[in-house]
Formats: sequence, structure tokens, C-alpha cells
Amino acid sequence: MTAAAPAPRGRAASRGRIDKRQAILDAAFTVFANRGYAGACMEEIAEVAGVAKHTVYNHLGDKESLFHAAMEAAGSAVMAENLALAEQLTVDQSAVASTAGGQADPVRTRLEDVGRLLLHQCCDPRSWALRRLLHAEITRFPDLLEAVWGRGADRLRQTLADRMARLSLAGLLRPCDPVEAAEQFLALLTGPMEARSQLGTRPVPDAERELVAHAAVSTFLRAYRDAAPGASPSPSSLPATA
Amino acid sequence: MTAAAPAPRGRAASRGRIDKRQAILDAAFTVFANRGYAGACMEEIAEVAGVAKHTVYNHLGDKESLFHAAMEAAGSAVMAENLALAEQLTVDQSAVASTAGGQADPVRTRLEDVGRLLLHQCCDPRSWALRRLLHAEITRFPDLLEAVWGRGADRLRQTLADRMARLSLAGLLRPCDPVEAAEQFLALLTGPMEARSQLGTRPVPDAERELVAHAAVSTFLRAYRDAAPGASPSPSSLPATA
Amino acid sequence: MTAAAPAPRGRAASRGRIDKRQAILDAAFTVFANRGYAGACMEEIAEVAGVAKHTVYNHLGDKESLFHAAMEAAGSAVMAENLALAEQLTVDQSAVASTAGGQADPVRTRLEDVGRLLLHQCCDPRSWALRRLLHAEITRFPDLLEAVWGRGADRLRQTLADRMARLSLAGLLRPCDPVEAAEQFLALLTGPMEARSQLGTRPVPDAERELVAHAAVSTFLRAYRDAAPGASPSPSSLPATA
Amino acid sequence: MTAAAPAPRGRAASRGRIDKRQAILDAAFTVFANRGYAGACMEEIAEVAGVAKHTVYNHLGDKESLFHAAMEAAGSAVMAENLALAEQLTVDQSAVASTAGGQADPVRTRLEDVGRLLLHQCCDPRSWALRRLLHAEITRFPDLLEAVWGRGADRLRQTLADRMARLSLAGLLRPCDPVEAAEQFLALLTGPMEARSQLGTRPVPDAERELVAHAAVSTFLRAYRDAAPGASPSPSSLPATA
DNA sequence: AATGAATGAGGATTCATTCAT
DNA sequence: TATGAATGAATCCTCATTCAT
Repeated sequence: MTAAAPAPRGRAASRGRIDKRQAILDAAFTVFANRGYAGACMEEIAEVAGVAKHTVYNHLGDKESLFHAAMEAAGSAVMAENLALAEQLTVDQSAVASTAGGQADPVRTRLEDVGRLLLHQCCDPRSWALRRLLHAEITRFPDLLEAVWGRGADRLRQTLADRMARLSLAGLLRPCDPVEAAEQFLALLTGPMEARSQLGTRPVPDAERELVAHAAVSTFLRAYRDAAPGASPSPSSLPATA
Repeated sequence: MTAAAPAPRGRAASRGRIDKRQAILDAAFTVFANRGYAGACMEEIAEVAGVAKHTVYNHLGDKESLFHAAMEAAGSAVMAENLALAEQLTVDQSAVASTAGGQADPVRTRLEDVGRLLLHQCCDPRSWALRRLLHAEITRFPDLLEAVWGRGADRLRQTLADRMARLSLAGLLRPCDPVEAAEQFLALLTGPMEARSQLGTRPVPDAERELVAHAAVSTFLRAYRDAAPGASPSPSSLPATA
Repeated sequence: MTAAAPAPRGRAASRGRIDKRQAILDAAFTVFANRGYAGACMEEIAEVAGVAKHTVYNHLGDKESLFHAAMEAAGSAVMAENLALAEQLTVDQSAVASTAGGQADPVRTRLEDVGRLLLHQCCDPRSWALRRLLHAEITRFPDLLEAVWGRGADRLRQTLADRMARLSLAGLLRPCDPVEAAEQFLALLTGPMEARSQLGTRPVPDAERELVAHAAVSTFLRAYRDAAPGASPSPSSLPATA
Repeated sequence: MTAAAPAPRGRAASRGRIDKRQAILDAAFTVFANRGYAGACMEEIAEVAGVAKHTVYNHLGDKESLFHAAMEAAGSAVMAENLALAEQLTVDQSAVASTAGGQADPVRTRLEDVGRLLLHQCCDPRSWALRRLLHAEITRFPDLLEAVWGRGADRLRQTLADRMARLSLAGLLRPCDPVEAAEQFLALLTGPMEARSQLGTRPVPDAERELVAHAAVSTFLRAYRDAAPGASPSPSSLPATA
């Protein structure tokens, strides 16, 4: 593994360092997630990472720093995924035009796709672990919010709000406060999952998540699509919710 | 201290016992909320409760039992309050009738009242502490969910669903799945608070909570009040649908 | 040991506590003396004291507090002994008078007695241990000086100065600054011991200490007894000066 | 840095080695003085010396060897200074003769000069640090005495004794045991400084040191100059002491 | 020769729990 | 029953020292 070719010394070395650092961060997140901050012990983290106890200290300082670093790493990974998803919430005009008068409902489809994916990510074990640790330690480490969400949560909402604004401008949603729309869209999606997944301790079947996503989008569209004459969101979807 | 009057021995004594037990439970919840389960120490709990360390053991057993008991006590208190609120979600017919054609919108008003109060309780420091501890320790104490929500969360949703069903039957809401309606109503209310209160570490001003409640109810009504052809969700059009 | 008779509860209990506390302090001083502050370990102290490690913490707090307490205890014991000695430096007039014209020299005798005893105490292993620890840790614990000497060293010098002043007033020493006299008397006594005992690591035989005491007193008297014209400092001439 | 001139390689290199070795020794002494032996850590020493940790091991072996070397280096430096001073204690006959019957007192002057300088060196921070470390570690490293004083302390006393003997032979001091005279001269000089400088933690003003030196010499001369008729040490100095 | 990473042992401290009163 | 003292296990962290480059 250390190499097909001898390779430039410096790079090989720092690559080793980086790998080890990453291994420690991963191990730390796993152990913290399992035991909580206070319950986690450095020894186990080192063990899981496959390094000596002191190596952990060399790389990432004391327990508190390690915790911050591990949370930040996990946080930015999760956030990046969420943002990437949110950015996919676009509906190109051609799709709309081409289906005018037909059965398809490209807005609904797109929302449901994005919703389903967001929900999928939110129910990811790592996401739940992150959220649980955040809740658990937020009072003792108030900086965590900034470190983990790092404007990320807000950015998610803002990104969604951007898309909502565009949809609204395009006449695909009624005029509305896009930030509020984003906030409520997220609430309708993720709100029900807390109870359904029992705070992340029960794996939610795909089908159930789809149901929730579908219901969220239906309600959202009912509320946010201009209730023009005959504007029941789309006849075909009604029976499912009712 | 309890000796001011001789008093019926038995009762005085057990009253003292009960008081002490309650004091310990309260102290335990406070300390656990501040330090987390692993970080809390029995000594501090005893200190806060004003009893000797060993007395804690006498009354409530070891740390784990104490934690369960404290969480259960706090949980049922919070749940009781929430249930009481949910049960208030009724709209008497006379009110509806008497305002027919007028400006008032008793359904909206009622929903907003209940929503505002639910939000108020959800933002209570004790509620947040409970939720944080639940998130924090759920993986290590899976029984907590049952002990704390004790079907309570579900009961809240069911109670709300009952009310929704009645409103729907009364024609005040469109035909719908009342459980889903309850779930989404709660989601629209409480979902936004997580970010806004920064996981309960930022006190949310009353005005902001009202805004959220108002927005939630508006969206909820747009989606759940029958959008008859040409039905704009504005309050003035309600009588027509009812 | 804890008692022939059951004895009054309270007293027996606190006596036990006090004994244990004292045992810990003694053990601590011993271990600190052997290993130095940083080199000493709480475990060994507990072992030597015959208690559990945590009991040490219960009684005397952390390592630093324990160190202070142990040093203070040892210091005041040593200081008390020294002061008691210094106070013995008196020459009653009758003794002086009754020996007039004779061979005896009560001032010299008294000084030598006190000097010998002071030297004896200064060479005590405990005294050396105390002095060594003081030197060793004074830069890291500047408060130690106050805690250990606690005006004690100064009080020793002052007490000696008092005696010197009386001797001077009585005409047994020439007029002089009594504080300076005391300081130099101590210097002549103890100064040579540092090298001779190799900083306290070599036991100094009694005979050698006596020699030093004798030399110190001789030099002191030569300098501090009025050198009247023609006064050779030889003992035989003493009566003439007195 | 060493590259200004190509320079004979061998010499430049070993010069570099020597410089580095010296830098490590200096750093070690500083750190040991600040933290004590057990409290010092190799890392800090390396840091202060500006080299990598392992370089310290390469040059000077393990912690114990390093300590010995650092103490020995500091010790011989201090000792050399002291010896150089002691050797200056000479009074040339011409000076004595030329001032016979006059006011000047060349013996006193010389003793005071030397005393003042010795005291100055004894109060040097490095001297105190050395003495403190010696006291601190003497029981764990009995060889230190030999390594640091390396017969140095004794040599100081012997050198002083030589001078005393010469003075005595020259009739400038009364007949006496020169070793004892040297010992007591040193005791009178340095004895008082321990308390006055608070074991070296308080900087003693020049004036105070001069006072001590003056008093020491006065007492020494009273005791060691033949108390021939009118032999009060020097009229001018009396008022000061009296 | 010099460096930086890695290690394993050891020590201070905290804590849940038990005993004696 | 209530208490305060005592315990032993467990945990974070530091340090002297070695290895690979």
C-alpha cells in the first residue's frame, strides 16, 4: 500500500499523516456517537483508529479538540451532501411546457425527488448520530453549532429558498415568502421523521419515507401553488393522501 | 424540621419521604440536564437536593435507575401539559355559525391559539432539556423513549388527530387523513423552532413564536381547507366552503 | 487502639479522623522528602499512610494542597523547636556574679549550650528535608516561605536578638546592634554545616558539631565582647572584662 | 549560517556540534532550574535549545545524563568565578607599610572588596538556581555534589584559607587556624543572605549586600585581628556598627 | 547527524458505590 | 432511616524513549 513506486518522499509521508488523521477522526466520531462525549474514552478511539493513544493527542490535541474536529468533519460532510441535493431543485421550462395540459406534473415530481433524497440523507445513521451528539452536547459546547452547521443549516434553507423564489417567479408556485416556503417544506419533510424513526433508533423503511415525502409535497403544493380554478394539485395524487 | 407538630406520624413521615423523593428527582433532572448522563455525578445531585449522597441511593437506587426515574417524571409532566393543550383544540358550532359571513375565522383563531401555546411549551427550557437528554442517551437507554414519551408523543398526535377528524367531519376542514393532518400540523409548528432556537440554546422571543405559529396555521389551512374551485384561502371565503 | 472503652461517639470519631489526617501528613512529608514534589506520587503517599488513595483527597485535597499542608506542618514543628531553644539563651546575674574572678565563663557556656542544641536541631534529618524541599520548590510555590517559615525564621532571629540585647544591656556583650549580632551568631553556627554535612546527606558526628559550635562561639565572643585595652580574648582574661 | 566561508570543513562542523551541545546544556539548565528535575520535560529543553527532541538524545544521552552534564557545566562556571575571586584576596606589603599610622586600613578594604564581590556572585540568579537544584536533587543524585562542587566548594575554602594563612603570617591577622578563619569568613558573608534574599527569590539590592559585607568584615576583623592595645578595628567604622 | 512520528508506561484525579455509626 | 468516611476502578493526559526517513 505504501506504494507501487517509491514516490516523492514528502507526498508519501504527508499522505500517511493525512490518512491517519482521517482514521482518527472517523474513529472518534464513531465512538463519540456510541458513547457520548463524556462516556467516550480516548483509549477506545485510539483502538478503533488503530493507533497508539498518544498518537491521537499528537494529531488532534485533547479530548475536547478532538471532539470539535470530529464533529466538524462529520458536519461538513453531511452538510455538503444536503446542499448538493437542495441545488438540484430546479424545473426547466421545457419540461413544464411540454407537459402542459397533460398528466405529468414536473414541479411535483421534482419536489418529490428532492424530498425523497433529502429524507434519505436525514435518516442516514450518520446524520442521526450527528444530530444526537449536537443535541447532547450543545449546552456544554455552544460553539458546536457554528462548527457543525457552520451556517450550513442556514445555507440549506437559503439555497432552498432560492429555488423556491425561482419557481415562484416562473409562476410554478404562487407568490410567497421563499424563506418561509423553504422552512415549511423542510418542516413538512423532516418533522414527521423524528417520531417515526424514534429519534433515529429505528430504521425507517424506504416505503415509509416515500409516503412522508409524498404527503409533504402534496400539502406543500396545496398551500403554495396558486389555487387557480380547478387547482387541486393534481387529481391523480389526491386519492393517495385521502 | 418536619417536627413542628407531632402530627399523625405515618402521614407526616411519608409526606417527608415523598417530598425528599421529589426533591431528589428534581435535582437529578437539573443536574443531568446540565452535565449529561455520564458527566453528572451523584454527589452534585445529592448536594442540589440537599440530602446526603447515600440517601439518594436509598430512595432511588443507582445512577441508572435514578436517571430513568428523573426522565420519566419530567417526561410525564411535559406530556401532560401538551396533551391538555391538544385537547383544547375544539371549535364549537355556535361560534362558527355566529360568524358566518363575518370577518372572524374561528377555526383559524383556534388553531393559532393552540399552536401558539404548544410552541410556547415546546420552547420551555425544561422541554428542551428533556429533548436534549433524550437525543443524547437514546442509544444507550432505548427504554427511555417508552418511559418518557410513554406513548405520550403518540398520544399527542392521536389526540390532535381526533380533533382534526372532528373538524373535518364538521366541514371545517376538507376530508383528509386526520393522523397525517395532525402530524403535519405539528411539523409546521415545531419544525422551524429547532433552527430558530438553536437547539434550545437561544431564547426565542414571543413575537417570533407567534410569527411561526401564524405561518404554520396559514399554510395548514391553505392545504387542509377545501380548496373549492376558485377558493382563495382568504378568511373571507370560508363561509362559502362551510 | 481505637479504644478500651466505646467512649463518647463524637470524640472517638473525630479522633480517628485526626489521627488519619496526621498519618497522611506525615506520610506525605516523608514521600515528598524522598522523591521531591513532582516525583512523589499520591499512590505511594496513600500507601505509606495506610489509607486508600482517595482518602488522601478527601482529607487534604489535591497534590498541591497536600504539599502545602505537609510542609506547613513540618515547618511549624521545626520552628517551634528552634524558638524554644532560642528562648533559653539567658544568663542569670547570680551565675555571673558567683563566678567573678573564677575560671568559669557563664556567657560562653550558655552560648555554647544553645549553639550546640541549635546545631543539633539544624542537622536533624527532618530539618534538612524541610530545607531541601523549600529550596527545591520555592520558585514554583512562592507561598511556601510564608507557610513554612511563617515569620518563624524571622521570629527566631528576633528572639535571639532579644537575648542579645539583654546580654548587651547587662554588660555581658559590648554595645551592638542585637539583630545583626543574632544574624551573625546564627551564620557562624549554621553556615559551616552546609558544606560539612554535604547539604544534609552526610550525618555529622556530635564531636564535629561541638567543634563548630565552639569555634562559632569563640569568634562571636571575640567580636562581641568588649575588647578592652590589652584584652586578649583568652578565657583567662574574661573575668576582667565582666 | 555556518556557510559564510567554506572554511575547513572539519573545524566548522565540530564548531557547530560544540555550539549545539552548549546550547542544549544551557537550555537544559534553564529548564531544570524552572521546573525541577522531575518536572522538566525533554521536549521543552529541545524547544528552548532550538533543536529536535532526538538531537538532545544524540548529544547528551538520556535525561539523567543530561541533568548531570548541565549541572556540571553550570557548577564549574560558577565555581571558576568564585575561585578567581578568592584568589584576589591579597594585600601587598607596600600598601600596608605606606599607610602605617594613617587612616586607611588595607586589610579591611581588601576583605570588603572580596566579600562584596563574593556576595555579588552568590546572589546571582544562576548561583541560586544551581544551589536550589543541588538541594532539590541531592538525595536522588548523590554524585551531584562531586560533579558540581567537584571539590570546588572545598577548593574555595582552601584557597581562602591560603590567603588567610598569608595574612596571618604577615601579622595582619592574629595567629589562627586559617581553614576555620576561611570557613567563618564565608559563613559571616553568605549566611545572612539566605533569609534576606528569601532563598534567592527576592533580588537583594546592592546597598543591602554591601551592608552585609561590611558587617561581616567588621566582625571578622574584630575576632581575627589581634586585639592589641587600641585595636578597635578602625575607628571610622565603629559608629556604623555600634 | 538530524528530524518528526509513534509508543507504552505511569500518575493525578474523579466517581459510583459500600460500611460503620 | 440518614449520614459521612472509605474504597477501587476507570479516565485523561504527560513523558521519556525509540523508529523510520
